[in-house]
Amino acid sequence: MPPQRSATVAERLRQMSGELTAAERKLMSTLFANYPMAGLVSITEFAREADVSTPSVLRLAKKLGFAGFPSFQEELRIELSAQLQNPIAKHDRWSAEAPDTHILNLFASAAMENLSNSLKLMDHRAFDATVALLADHKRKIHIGGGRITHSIAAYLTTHLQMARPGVVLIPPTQSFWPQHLLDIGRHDVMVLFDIRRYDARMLEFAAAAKQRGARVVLITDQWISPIAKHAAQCLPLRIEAPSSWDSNIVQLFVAEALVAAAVNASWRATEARIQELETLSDIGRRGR
Amino acid sequence: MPPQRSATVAERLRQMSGELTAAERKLMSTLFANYPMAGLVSITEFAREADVSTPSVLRLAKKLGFAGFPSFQEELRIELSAQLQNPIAKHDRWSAEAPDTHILNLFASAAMENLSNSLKLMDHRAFDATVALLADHKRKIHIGGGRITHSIAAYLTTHLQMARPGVVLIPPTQSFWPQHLLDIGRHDVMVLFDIRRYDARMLEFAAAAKQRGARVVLITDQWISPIAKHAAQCLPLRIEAPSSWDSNIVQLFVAEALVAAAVNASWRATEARIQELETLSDIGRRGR
DNA sequence: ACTCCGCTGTCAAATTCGTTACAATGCCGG
DNA sequence: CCGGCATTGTAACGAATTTGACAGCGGAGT
Repeated sequence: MPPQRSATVAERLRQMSGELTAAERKLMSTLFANYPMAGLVSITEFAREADVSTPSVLRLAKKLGFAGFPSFQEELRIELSAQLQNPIAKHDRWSAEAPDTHILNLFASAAMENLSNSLKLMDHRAFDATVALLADHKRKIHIGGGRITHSIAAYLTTHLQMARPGVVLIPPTQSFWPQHLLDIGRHDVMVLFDIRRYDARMLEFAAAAKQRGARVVLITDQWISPIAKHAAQCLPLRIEAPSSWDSNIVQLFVAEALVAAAVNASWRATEARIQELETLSDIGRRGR
Repeated sequence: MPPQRSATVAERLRQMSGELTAAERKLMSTLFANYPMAGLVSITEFAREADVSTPSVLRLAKKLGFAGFPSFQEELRIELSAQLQNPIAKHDRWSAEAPDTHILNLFASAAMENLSNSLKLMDHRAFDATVALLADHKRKIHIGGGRITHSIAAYLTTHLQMARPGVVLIPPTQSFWPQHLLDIGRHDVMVLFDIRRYDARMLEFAAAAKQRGARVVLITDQWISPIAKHAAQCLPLRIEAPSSWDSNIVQLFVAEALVAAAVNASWRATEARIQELETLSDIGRRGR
């Protein structure tokens, strides 16, 4: 086990630099020349790179307090991992008075992680392509979700309806779906939310819509709904939560981002509509 | 040799995501969860991490055009190396290939800031008190929202209904509200979402509910809806977004956190209910 | 000059890893 | 209901890695 838990490999190396032998110093400078990547290759390559023998590498690792070369390498990986992930992490104690284990803090960490991981998992070109579809006012948009995600679909619908015409929410009651299909035509867009416990009927529904010439956009989880097979665009997201159920925060995030981007993309056409909505909304409302 | 020299492993993966099998998608999401570090371990560990077999990893590597796992790994190392050497760029871990000004990145920053600020703004004792109300199965719960927030209210309702009995969604149509008031009695709880462009009728509605002895919980924005006057608990949140409209991500966050906390607080009573729901859900469903 | 001591490389054993072949599984179409 | 295809896991093999043992080398002290 490492001598000091907190010290990084680099720090430990510098600390011991006085007691290192010639071969070990060669290794050290090789490692620092490209830290820590140089240490993430096989012991053979690392040795050759530093122009020493493999056992010398092993001896250095043991001198630093590791059980063997693999342990040494794992430590390097952990350090690098932390360095890569870090920027967001290490949240400066929000909900300050509550303990870290308070559900609010747990949930916040999970939400941030989901968001960050989703952005990595998602293809921004797929996002952009979806925006282009939604910003095309000549296409009709059908939005739907499953039992859980229907609310998210409704949210997206509400906002998209403010931004453009021809947006409808697919009803939650599946027995209405066949008749809804009648209204789906060529060049229409169908946005579907489907997360695990994937809905078998929604799969059929998506297939039927594709059959009729509609473009299917799928917003799903990291395990990816089978609807992906029929989807023109697929946006996979992370949905883990410290709860009995999955989190749909990132779904909502994507919904909002899609609307904002679609509004931007067709601002000229949208601007007037939004202002008109303002005027109409003022009628019969009081308050701030 | 890789099919396209310029494409990164991440890009190639996303490009092929439609043609990936279930096991391969598991690997993909594992890799993206900690990209590219997750792929720099032994094939055995990587497979175990993704919960697939080692040959599946190999198959994915070959599908991406590599000769074998080591080639795949070397490519990852090269990418990472380049990324580390590059001083300015690419330290934005998310949507790394897209520019910082991409709407996804802007929205993500805003969302994280909203979340963080909301947690600072919110009194966690108010949160805990709300949880206590929601976890009390003797009380009936009425949940409602305005034009925009109704979807959030619906989401909260859906989840809370899975966790406990006596949860109803207040209909979006305001003309139904008077008759809904009839069902609100002493000791009931009314959870209301109200963000700016505060709804004047909802204010009256809340006042009437309080009159009838209900406890009102208000989830609002940083400017705080006037309903606060009638509320037993008030949870103010940040809702700013780089968009024409406000963001409701934090509202959804609070909704999910409330459900998770309420489930925890009355686990004994909830557990059986959730399991029963599982059983009932299984009827008439096929697939994962 | 000789000896001792520590450092270093060579070599081979043991382990782990990557890979291939094959069998079990699940899903679709007839 | 059954047969074929695609997908996945198991098992075994060969290759590469890691590690320990040993011997050669060079410098310091006597």
